[in-house]
Amino acid sequence: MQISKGVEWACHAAALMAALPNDKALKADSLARYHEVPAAYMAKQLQALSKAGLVQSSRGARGGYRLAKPPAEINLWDITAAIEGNKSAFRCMEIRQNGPCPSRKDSCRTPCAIATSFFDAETAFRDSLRAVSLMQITMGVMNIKTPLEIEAVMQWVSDEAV
Amino acid sequence: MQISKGVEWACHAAALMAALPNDKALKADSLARYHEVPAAYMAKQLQALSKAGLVQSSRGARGGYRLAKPPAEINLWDITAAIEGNKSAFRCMEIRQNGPCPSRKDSCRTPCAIATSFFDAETAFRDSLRAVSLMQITMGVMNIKTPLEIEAVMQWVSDEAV
DNA sequence: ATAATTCGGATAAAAAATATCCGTAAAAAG
DNA sequence: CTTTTTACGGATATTTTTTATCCGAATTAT
Repeated sequence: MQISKGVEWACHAAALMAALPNDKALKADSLARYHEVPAAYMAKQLQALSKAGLVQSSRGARGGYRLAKPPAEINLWDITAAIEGNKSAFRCMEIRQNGPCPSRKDSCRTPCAIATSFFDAETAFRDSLRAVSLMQITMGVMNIKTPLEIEAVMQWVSDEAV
Repeated sequence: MQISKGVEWACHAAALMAALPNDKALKADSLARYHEVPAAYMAKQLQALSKAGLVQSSRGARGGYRLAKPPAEINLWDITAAIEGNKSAFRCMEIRQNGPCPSRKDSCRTPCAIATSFFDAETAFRDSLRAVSLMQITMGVMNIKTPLEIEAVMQWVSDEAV
């Protein structure tokens, strides 16, 4: 049971895009270099964010990515679902219908107690992530940086943004 | 992000063991046949449950597995952790320390806001599973079965148990 | 036109999950 | 004491998923 690295990268990239001046964008390559992650794979994650409507892409010369909504309106579950899909982590194989004492098919229209409990747990997981906005993340990330470091980030962003 | 099938099988097997008469046991092969899952792999999961202290094994002729505690004292997170381990699903790569604007190492003693949020979500997930005991599961599973089906299960258990 | 950049699909490599096998230890039964 | 049965542990093979790269096509600014 593990969350793909793409989710972590997408979250950090989104947090960085939240610091962009209005109407500016960062290209995929810049976002990859900022965290030293593989450019081609980072690009894939950005495309997924774009398809999910979380970021807005523009092609061609001076193209790049920016957030499609205010940071307060994007949460961590949005990003996770965009990268990993929103299918359940628990895959019920309906093994209760197997073997010498199977449950009848028509009594299996609803998930069994085990599957239900796992689905409930996943709902709790998702709700917890939904409660955290990119705005909060950006503030949290900036919080551990010194004024000097923040200055450096802002400088880098304005250098790279197009 | 997916939960291994072994977790599902272990939960169902545990629910079945909860229906065992006192001091009786089921061998690994029986537990595998009951749900028609691969015997060798089911045996692996049972060994993991044993190592975690959730079931008690006995070797040799007439050996097998039984629960090590009352069903009310075993919960779904216990079983999940026994099979999958209790390492976090979110693996923080500390990419905030990479690139042109890294965070200083000494300000990274605590996880970043992103990692913290995912850890919190996992805690919610685990707590939700912890709230469900094997007792509840057994009752839920039995609940969808007809009296006739339950009779069949009891018969099968008393035939196979040693 | 040319250069820069995203998009989408194909593909390759690495890692994890799934599954099997076998030799050993332990316990019961003959 | 020997045989049979069963769990245990490690090694290994197979399949699936994750991670990563590449390339041609589309799009946009200069």
